[in-house]
Amino acid sequence: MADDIVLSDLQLDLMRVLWRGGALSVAEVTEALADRDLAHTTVATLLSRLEKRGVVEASRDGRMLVYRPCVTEAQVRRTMVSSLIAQVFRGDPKALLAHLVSEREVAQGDLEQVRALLQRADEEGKS
Amino acid sequence: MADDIVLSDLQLDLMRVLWRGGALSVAEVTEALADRDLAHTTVATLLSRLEKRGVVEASRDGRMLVYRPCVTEAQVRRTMVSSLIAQVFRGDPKALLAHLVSEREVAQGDLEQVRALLQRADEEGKS
DNA sequence: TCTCCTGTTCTACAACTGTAGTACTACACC
DNA sequence: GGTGTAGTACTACAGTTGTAGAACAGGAGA
Repeated sequence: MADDIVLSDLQLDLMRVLWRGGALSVAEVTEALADRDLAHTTVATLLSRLEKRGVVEASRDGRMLVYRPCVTEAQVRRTMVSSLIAQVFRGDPKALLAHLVSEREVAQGDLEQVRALLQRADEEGKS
Repeated sequence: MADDIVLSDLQLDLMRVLWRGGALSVAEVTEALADRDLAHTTVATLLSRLEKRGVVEASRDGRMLVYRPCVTEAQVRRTMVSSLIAQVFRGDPKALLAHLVSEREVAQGDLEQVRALLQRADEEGKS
């Protein structure tokens, strides 16, 4: 369930609140998104739509609904990045990498840094 | 005009046809997207919507409309990648890079390769 | 000049998203 | 037991996207 996890900006904001908070009531989510200035009912609608899509799950605490994420942030990142790569870079992740570099979004030093991190992680994995 | 150039999958397909073809009639675009099996009028609608957004521009050849892209593929790539980075990686391009590496979407060797390319480009730029 | 063909323009509709009001329900307090 | 309050559920509406039919217009051939 829920493998089309491409979320809109607002939906991601909701999810981030849940990822941070674990299991939250509608009121708590609304509170956490105070800067968005959304009506309580708006947040309730959004959450129930996400539930219908299987991205979050709801349970009851008395008459209150408590929502909990069903997908991890990493999972969503993965599908969203994959979807961008498929759409814009003909499915070639290296093309995205090349784009990042050629657009100077990441600098030479960043590459070194990531390479080092990766190497260290590999070595730790081995031992 | 048109700085919110985040395009849907289908819209990107349309644009790719125009980027390849330069200036094409509705019929030619429909033809090029034969695998999508869209009605002629569907393609016409899509193109006129893109025109309204300022992403393409139309001119007439007799009674025929000819569409030409107003934005480059690189421009669209840029805004779409930036928008993903903003949404999913809190605006930090390095986080996307790290994601690509940690998800093994790109391998160690790819990094080296890109690094080498970048270095060569830099050196050529200097001389 | 009349008609047919081709291509455009207009209109429509379903699904999804952002947004929120109204109606309903259940608990707590008096 | 009645009433207020808080929270959910339902309904609604505008904008975008995917999709396409119907209506219309202009050029070509009879």
